[in-house]
Amino acid sequence: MSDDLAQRLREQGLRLTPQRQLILRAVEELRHATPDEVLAHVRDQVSSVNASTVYRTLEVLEELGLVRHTHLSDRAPTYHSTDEHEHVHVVCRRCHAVRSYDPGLVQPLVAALADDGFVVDVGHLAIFGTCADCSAADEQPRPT
Amino acid sequence: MSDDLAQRLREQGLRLTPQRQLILRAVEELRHATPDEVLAHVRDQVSSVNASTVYRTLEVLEELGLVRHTHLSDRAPTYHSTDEHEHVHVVCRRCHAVRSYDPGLVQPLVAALADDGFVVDVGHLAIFGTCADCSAADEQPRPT
DNA sequence: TTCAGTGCAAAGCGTTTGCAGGGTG
DNA sequence: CACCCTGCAAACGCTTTGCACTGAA
Repeated sequence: MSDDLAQRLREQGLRLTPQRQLILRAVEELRHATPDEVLAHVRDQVSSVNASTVYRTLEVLEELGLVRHTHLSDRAPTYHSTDEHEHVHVVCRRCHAVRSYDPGLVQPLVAALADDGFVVDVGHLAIFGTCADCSAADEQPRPT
Repeated sequence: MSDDLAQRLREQGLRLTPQRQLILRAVEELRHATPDEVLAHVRDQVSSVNASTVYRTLEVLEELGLVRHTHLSDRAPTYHSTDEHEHVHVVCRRCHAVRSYDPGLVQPLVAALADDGFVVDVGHLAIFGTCADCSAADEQPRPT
């Protein structure tokens, strides 16, 4: 967690700043947050943190392997901490509900592609479709 | 195909225009094209087609079920005709190569989620990772 | 003749970049 | 005290929207 941060930054000759600590913490607390949401959360604690800092920091944190991002909508990506167990995102396009599944869900897929030498990035995977409630409620799925 | 277009438009009280025909044809010919690429392709044949028309038309075509879109990068989406067999996209984040796989690849996944009543949108699925060549060439994948 | 569809221009959203000043190591 | 990091503001890429005109049915 945050101790990792100081250490991993140092390994890369990068610096530990309050912003970087706050942004990492925000991602950990919010679970699945867009850069905008991260910014808002950080600003609740310290005003005058800039959006560009959030973008730059999320990029650094992702390079350090401390956070990951996925695309759960056609809009902004969502970031989550790598502290959580790796998981696969399943998204209902109708009600926008997001469920997390164990990576075992896609194990057959991962194995099949491994035969071709392809390494699947499971944490990035987002599976879209229509959930039970929504397919019951209505018959015609609409595009995202 | 294009005959479908006239018919499906009529069913919805919508109109058949040269732009709509050209845009659908462009998507069919280009296989996997961004709105921008579709625009460029259409303009090769008829000048003064507007970007907003392309966006509006792709939306209509998708509602009619004639085209589909996927996200093969963090940038613009790509559209393809539903004439082609449904396929799953596998994308190497390193070299950006895109391979299409038979939906059978994800059949176990689809079946597992079907148990929960979730209907997977297979055509929208994009699986990211590192291809054989790239994982051989280098050891540290970078985020998209 | 009606009203869906278009082009145009402007605005929108999310993100990136150049720069000068500030703070970490 | 070097140089990484930040805030600010402007620019960027992609997409959406308002409006008046055009043209399909």
